[in-house]
Amino acid sequence: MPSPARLPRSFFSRPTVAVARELLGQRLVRLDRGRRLSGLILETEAYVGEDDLACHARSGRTARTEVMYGLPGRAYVYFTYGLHWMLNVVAEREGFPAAVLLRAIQPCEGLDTMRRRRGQPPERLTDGPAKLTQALGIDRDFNGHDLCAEDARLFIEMMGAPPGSRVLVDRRVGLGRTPEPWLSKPWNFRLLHPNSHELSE
DNA sequence: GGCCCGATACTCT
DNA sequence: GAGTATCGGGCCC
Repeated sequence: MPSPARLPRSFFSRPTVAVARELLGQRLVRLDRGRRLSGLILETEAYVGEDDLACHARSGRTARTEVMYGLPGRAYVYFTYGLHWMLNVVAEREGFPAAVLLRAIQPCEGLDTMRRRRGQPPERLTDGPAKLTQALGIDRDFNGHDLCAEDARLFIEMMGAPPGSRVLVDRRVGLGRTPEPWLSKPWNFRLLHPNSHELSE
């Protein structure tokens, strides 16, 4: 059985909000010593340019934000709260800083490895942005990693959303004291399965 | 189920 | 020196 096509760079070199929306249902794959760890992308968030006061690039080009100004389709991995790594994929054209934060996936392959790293029941393995990086073993080493490279250890496979699934659009999470209108931009996207019993919000 | 809080270190002011 | 795109444990319903 041939594996699905990987998302090409042209997918990422488009408006960030469209990229975030269309990443839902695609499969994030991490090659870990020859083994596949993967999951369907369930939640994403768009961070768009220097004007977006929730985006790290709000204070311009720095050592940290440099990757966001670079080639689309590369990973922007940053450290926060003194403990956690966050995985983003760079979007838009080179020179325009933008990225999509991956906030949740549904574990698909490599459950045993993920459980060993996380020590949690399956439904808790990857349902948060720092949980999924922990489960997949993603840290600073992946900052700048090219998801579109031939020999990528991290990439996204084209799946197409499951039939009957719906997309929930909401404001972004955890922005604290970010001023309007950025605080309320509807740039968080969640995939709801046909038979999911999601009741929150 | 929910709320509160502490951990922890990196980035920019 | 302050703030942070979070998590998990402890506590109280």
